[in-house]
Amino acid sequence: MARKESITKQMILDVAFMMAREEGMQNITARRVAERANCSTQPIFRSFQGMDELTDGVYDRAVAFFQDYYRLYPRLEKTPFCNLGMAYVAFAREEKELFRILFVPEKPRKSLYEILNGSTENVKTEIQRAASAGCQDPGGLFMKIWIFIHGAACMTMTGDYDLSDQETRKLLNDVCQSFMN
Amino acid sequence: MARKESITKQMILDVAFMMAREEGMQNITARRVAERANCSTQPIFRSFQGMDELTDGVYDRAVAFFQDYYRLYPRLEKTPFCNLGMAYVAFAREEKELFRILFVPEKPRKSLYEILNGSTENVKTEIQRAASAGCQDPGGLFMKIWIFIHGAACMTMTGDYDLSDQETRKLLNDVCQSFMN
DNA sequence: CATATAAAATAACAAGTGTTACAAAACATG
DNA sequence: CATGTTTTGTAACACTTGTTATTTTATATG
Repeated sequence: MARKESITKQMILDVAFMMAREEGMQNITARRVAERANCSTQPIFRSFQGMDELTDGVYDRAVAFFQDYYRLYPRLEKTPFCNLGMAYVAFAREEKELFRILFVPEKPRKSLYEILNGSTENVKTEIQRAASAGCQDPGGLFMKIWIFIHGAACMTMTGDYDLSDQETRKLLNDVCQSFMN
Repeated sequence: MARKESITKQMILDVAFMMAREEGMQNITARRVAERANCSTQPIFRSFQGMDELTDGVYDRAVAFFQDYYRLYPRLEKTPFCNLGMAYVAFAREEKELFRILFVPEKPRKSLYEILNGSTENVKTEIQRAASAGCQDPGGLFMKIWIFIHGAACMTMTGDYDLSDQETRKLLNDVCQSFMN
């Protein structure tokens, strides 16, 4: 008794998310999303109340994307926090726009810690690892190493830092060792 | 034989720079600049070829502003690089929008190092200080401490990091000591 | 003071934005 | 197959953007 829906909310979200990934959030417009979805702007406003709701959805997808990225990243390091660091820097290199949206946002939605902890119980797990490795102040260690990791990732995003995975690995392990002594 | 100019290039630049400082570069529009300068948009386009030229000028002012800020920042620390770090983090706290424009730019103009080195001979001076303090790899030390400082400042800008000057001072000195051992 | 001339204001243009009114099309059910 | 309902497309509205044509205004010089 009615027409079949051909452009779903998911399809629109997929398209918008890919655009955010490639060009950043600020370049998402109704007409450009419609063009890439091969439709008019109408299906967008049927599925979403407005562009804000769409960009909110894109943001949530970005959070989930990072969390999957982190979950699947290989855990090769024995030094505490270094797996987290390797994944974070690699994400900044491979997904510059998403990194900016999530971790250097102009309109803050979730804090850095909310995104991180939501992915797995990363922070707690890593802090316990550090504690059992004989660190006397694992919380303080985490703060320091995390600031360092964030700096490396931000510089990677902007192109001010350009090290290979190997170099990054060595750097992170060195720095973490320095902090633990 | 002609009318006196009442809105100078400097006045427009002043207004646009203040707007960038308060609201960020992306909120600078011809009409909003004109409104704050109490004039029409006409004087803007007489002094500048277009809005791009104006924003380029604003960027240059931001560079100069940071360099002045750094030059005037008190040098209380004895540990190498920590004066630079204190000034950088304070700048990120007090001038969030300018910090973003300069150090987390979407359209990169000058690299981080160009801005820094241009201000004074900061980097070279600090590296020499570290070398004469007995550091065997002052370049490597600088890279590490600088990544850390940048991370602290970026987190300060986004509000993910909120330490007092005193806490920052202690943190930077600790970290630098860790890196030197 | 009158006037030429540069500066500023007004107002418009074209392009692009979010959003919505309305018309066309497709399909599940009778 | 006809029909009614929903989805989609078309086209428009109101707004904002950079930019420019045109008019108005002020002032240095005659």
